[in-house]
Amino acid sequence: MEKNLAKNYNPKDFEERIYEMWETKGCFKAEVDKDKKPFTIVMPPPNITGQLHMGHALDQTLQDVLTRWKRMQGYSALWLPGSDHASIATEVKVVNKIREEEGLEKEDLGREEFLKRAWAWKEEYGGRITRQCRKLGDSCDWSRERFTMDEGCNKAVKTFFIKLYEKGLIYRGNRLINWCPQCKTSLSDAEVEHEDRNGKYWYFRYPAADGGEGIVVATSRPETMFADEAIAVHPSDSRYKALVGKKVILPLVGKEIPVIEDIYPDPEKGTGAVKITPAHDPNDFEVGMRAGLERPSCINEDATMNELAGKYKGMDRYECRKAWVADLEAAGYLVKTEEKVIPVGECYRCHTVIEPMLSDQWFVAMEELAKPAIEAAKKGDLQHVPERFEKIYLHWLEEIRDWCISRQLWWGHRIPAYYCEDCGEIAVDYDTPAKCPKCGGTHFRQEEDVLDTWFSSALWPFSTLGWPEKTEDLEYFYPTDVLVTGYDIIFFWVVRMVFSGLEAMGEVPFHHVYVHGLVRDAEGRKMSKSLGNGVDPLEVIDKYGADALRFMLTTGITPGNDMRFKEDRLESCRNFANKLWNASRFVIMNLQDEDGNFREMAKCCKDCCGKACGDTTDFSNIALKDEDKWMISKVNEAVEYVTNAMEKYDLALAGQKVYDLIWNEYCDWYIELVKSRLWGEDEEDKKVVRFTLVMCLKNMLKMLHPFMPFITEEIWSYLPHGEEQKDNPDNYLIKANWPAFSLSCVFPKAVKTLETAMEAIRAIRNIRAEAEAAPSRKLRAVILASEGSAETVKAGERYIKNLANITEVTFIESKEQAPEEAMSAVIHGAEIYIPLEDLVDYDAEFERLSKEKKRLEGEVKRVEGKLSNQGFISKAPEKVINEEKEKMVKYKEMLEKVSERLKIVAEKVGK
RNA sequence: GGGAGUUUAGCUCAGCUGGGAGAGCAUCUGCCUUACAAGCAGGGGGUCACAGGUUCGAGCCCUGUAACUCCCACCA
Repeated sequence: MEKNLAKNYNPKDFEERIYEMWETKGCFKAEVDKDKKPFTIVMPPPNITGQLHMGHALDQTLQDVLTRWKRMQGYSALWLPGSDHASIATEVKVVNKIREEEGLEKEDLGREEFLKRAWAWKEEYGGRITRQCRKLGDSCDWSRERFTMDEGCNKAVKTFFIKLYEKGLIYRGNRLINWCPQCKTSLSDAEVEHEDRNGKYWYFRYPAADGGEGIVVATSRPETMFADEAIAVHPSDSRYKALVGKKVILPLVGKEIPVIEDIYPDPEKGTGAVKITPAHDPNDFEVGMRAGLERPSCINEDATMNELAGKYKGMDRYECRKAWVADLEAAGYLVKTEEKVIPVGECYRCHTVIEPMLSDQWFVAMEELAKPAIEAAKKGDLQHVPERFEKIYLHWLEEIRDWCISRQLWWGHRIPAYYCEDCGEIAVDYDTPAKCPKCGGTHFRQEEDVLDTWFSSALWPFSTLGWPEKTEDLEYFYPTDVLVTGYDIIFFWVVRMVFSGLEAMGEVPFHHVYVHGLVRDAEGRKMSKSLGNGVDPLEVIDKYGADALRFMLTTGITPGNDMRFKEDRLESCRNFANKLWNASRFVIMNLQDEDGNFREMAKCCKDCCGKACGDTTDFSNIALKDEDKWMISKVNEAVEYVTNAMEKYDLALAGQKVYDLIWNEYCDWYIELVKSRLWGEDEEDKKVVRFTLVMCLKNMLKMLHPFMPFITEEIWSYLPHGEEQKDNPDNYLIKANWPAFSLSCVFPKAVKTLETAMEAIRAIRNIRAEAEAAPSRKLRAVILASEGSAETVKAGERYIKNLANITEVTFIESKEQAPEEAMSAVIHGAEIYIPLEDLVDYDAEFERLSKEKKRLEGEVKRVEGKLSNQGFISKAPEKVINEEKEKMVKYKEMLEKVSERLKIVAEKVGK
């Protein structure tokens, strides 16, 4: 077996293998474990019709990051997966398939046969997404995978339905509902999308029955006139007072309808008079109720006109509109037309314009259910992240109307209601009742309609844990911790889960709702099938690896905001993985002897495992050098930062921090700093370096693991492990513990030394670039440390030599000792001279020093301004004042040195 | 009609409770330095949309304006 990582980072070599290993070893399995705290997320179940798209990838990666993090923190972390039968969406697909392949309509097959086809379809395509999720690295517990129409969910749906029915919260009624003529089903309010379309107002005259002028009303839907039952005006509207109580004639139709008073018409709008069509408009329906009007319909379920429309019968509603308007105009009833933007409701599935229709449907009475859901948010039992989404949630609940839950479809949960064939009584039960509770009859007909698909998803957080049974799982894992979803789904799902959970369980289904935005394309457009601008996550994974995609999706974003999908960010994430890969390969290479066996490492304590375990927090027995201490400090600070950020769901900040730590601190500085020691002679010191390299790498891998699980697990498997393996015999990173922050692992003095050295190194590199001295050219440095800084500066000598490619550093005591022909730089605490004889470029130095002087003058002025401001001195916190004072000293000192040097250089260049 | 979000470097975006403007990409210069050219080192580039206000101090808080995006709302 190869004992080090492959030469090139190629995610395809290991991502699949690692996932299989996790899965077969049961790493995702969550058990009821009384010694651990539970952490639960239920996955928003993807539709069985769908393919994995970027939205899923984002949603699931966020959940996976949280789950993996909590698992490492020692929780019994359950991420419960499943899929949704997606009643209407699936039915449409199956209907189309049958139509295309067999030329049949669903009615030709009949309900039973159609459902067989639908199930077959589910068997074939239903598992597609869940298979695709595995490519993303989702660490969900597949042994608990559920389906909204499986046996358990069916039972939950029936139980919940019956419970609500018995409480009187579900009722059947003849009401105005949203009807989609294309899908031929009713829809809930949430399923109607509003869009502004260009339309017209037509002003028609309804002549008075007694031969008078009558009244003019505006309408945007003239085809509904056939079902007009009245004209309404506001009681305060003096213009029409004389007509109230009289009758007007429906033009061409000849039917007489009354002019009535109602508070609904707004005298300011249109003509102030409104035609009332109770069966085709929700407001008119209300007016009709108050006035006791009839409610005839003139439009069929397929949006054609019915017999009420007379000669227009059978025409499509829009054809009829055209013909009808033309006829009215010809007959002189059209007073005027007006171009107008009309807001119309559309079906969220097929975007057909909704027709409000009067229909017998099942409803959930919302008022009583909404109250506790509102309360939960106000009390803080339910918290939205980011907070602003709570407003949206509350607004929806406060304005909520009864929920129409019946759908005229076949694919879904058939409503458990039975009509007695003898007396018509409705019985709601799990199965066909034995006999009618009212008349004793024994013949029943089950309700044909199925339930809104969201009725079953509303139960998801507890139906998947065993409800209505009182299972151990339910007891342990409910309420779940956080629900992760896009803001576009709050109304459909989040709201309904909350009130359903409160009703069924008496507890919120989750405490946090983490709301994320949409993934848009590079131009900021919504990814959609019709635009063809969707990016397939599987193709991305194929090209860049799952880790890169995950990191791209979770960093550089703000919670709740949309993100754009840019290929270059993906590339940079892949490059980051590559960087980590190579750094790790370097570390492993230096740990091993010629045979690939691990060399000895420093031991941190008497019982030390000697494998530089990531759990180490006591370094008192190790001869750490300053750069080791600096690196360890940085790792520890990052642990604290990342943990805090994760707790606030600031995944992007957490990920960014790990990125910087690995690339900047570890790769660019630490590894470079220790190379000379690794290749040196001091065997004992080498053990210290190996120890630090591995120990830090392990902790960084842990912090990165939730974001990039594959590469971190793969690298982890090549590292030596000791004590930390105790509770994790298989030694998988996925099961490793989250690093703990310890103050004893932060070394301020070493940090200061390194920071000073780094400043010096940058300054020298800068001079080198300016003087165009070849990087390979060896240089000498002369350093004059300022008072009080000598020790710190001198401690950095070794680093300066190594990383600035300096052969010899001379520390001088005074300016007089400075070399004649040299370029110089001023850093905090020292002046650096680089003798460059042939290459000295005083023009360049003059320019740089002038710029530096200007900058420092600016800083001094700013700080001086602050410190001389009485208000600042008396009101600012002491800590801030002290910081400013320190800056003052520092900048003044640097400015002084820069000015002196500038004078000398100015002379040399003759300025 | 109501509400929300956004406006920061050429592009895409970070910037936590107010206290010296950041990243990635792009660009310029120099480097194949024995982990990495998917890389290294260095540089340039921003009146933080605009106008007021609060404050010792504002990218951040308040008010207003503009532009863009989105959500909600019973289509006279």
